[in-house]
Amino acid sequence: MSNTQALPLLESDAPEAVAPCCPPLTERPFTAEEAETAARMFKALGDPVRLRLFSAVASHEGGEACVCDISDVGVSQPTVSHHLKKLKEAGLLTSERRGTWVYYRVEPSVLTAMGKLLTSGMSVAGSP
Amino acid sequence: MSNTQALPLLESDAPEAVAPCCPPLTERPFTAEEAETAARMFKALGDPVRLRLFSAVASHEGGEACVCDISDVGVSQPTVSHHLKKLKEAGLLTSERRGTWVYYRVEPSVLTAMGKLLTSGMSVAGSP
DNA sequence: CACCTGCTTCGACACCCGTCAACATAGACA
DNA sequence: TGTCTATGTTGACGGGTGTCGAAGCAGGTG
Repeated sequence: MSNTQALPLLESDAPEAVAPCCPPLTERPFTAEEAETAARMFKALGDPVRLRLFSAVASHEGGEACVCDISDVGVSQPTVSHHLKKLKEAGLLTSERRGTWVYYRVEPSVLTAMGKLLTSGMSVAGSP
Repeated sequence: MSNTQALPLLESDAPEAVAPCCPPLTERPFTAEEAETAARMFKALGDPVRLRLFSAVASHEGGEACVCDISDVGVSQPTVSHHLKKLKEAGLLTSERRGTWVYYRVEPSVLTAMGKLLTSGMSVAGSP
């Protein structure tokens, strides 16, 4: 069944502290473990269909969207469901059923974590 | 450790020379074309070995590293070469042969573009 | 209650991808 | 020149992945 234990990279006990997933890419060579964790996220976004779905949810009003509203990405609906499941398993989305429709919502902390992973000290090189 | 402000990553070029990849993920639903472009990058980083190689190059002193210095990632050397080629094809790395050794170097603009792609205005959802 | 709609799961297919051993190439050095 | 080291390329294998049609659930509506 659908359990989907997600969030491989977030410690849910500290909602305020953003995912201590990994250091910035440019700071230190990743260890095997860090690479495995981070690659899982990148891999989830490494498909055009998933990227469109994720972007559609992330940019949707209120930060959430029902499947019926984002499933126009050029593939069949089972495939859409499959990709949404993948995104959920990667910890990037969460789903909730409300009545007839299922709503997906982005996990903001993960987005922040990935952003920090890439925005290394480059743009903020102000630390002597 | 040290130092390093060595990251000549961004300071040397105009901010406008950055790859015109895509808008932030949370700004607008990606078009098929944008998704294809961005997914290519994410996919390139969606492998643990490639992520370690990329991180090793990006964090190496001077922003570049020779293969002999980063090929300790647990796979055979042909595989390392294969992954480096993939990263090069994705536009994330550039290579240059100097004498006996081949040096790889990160493409700073791409890193910046990916960072901006994720560092959306996360003040987005959840405002009601 | 029956039916209908929205979404997920199942089974199957083709294709892509990561991996390695073996071979090929480029430059250095004697 | 020949040989040795450092990388890249080729070919092949096994497993993973995206895709679809059909079937299965869940919930609303008549």
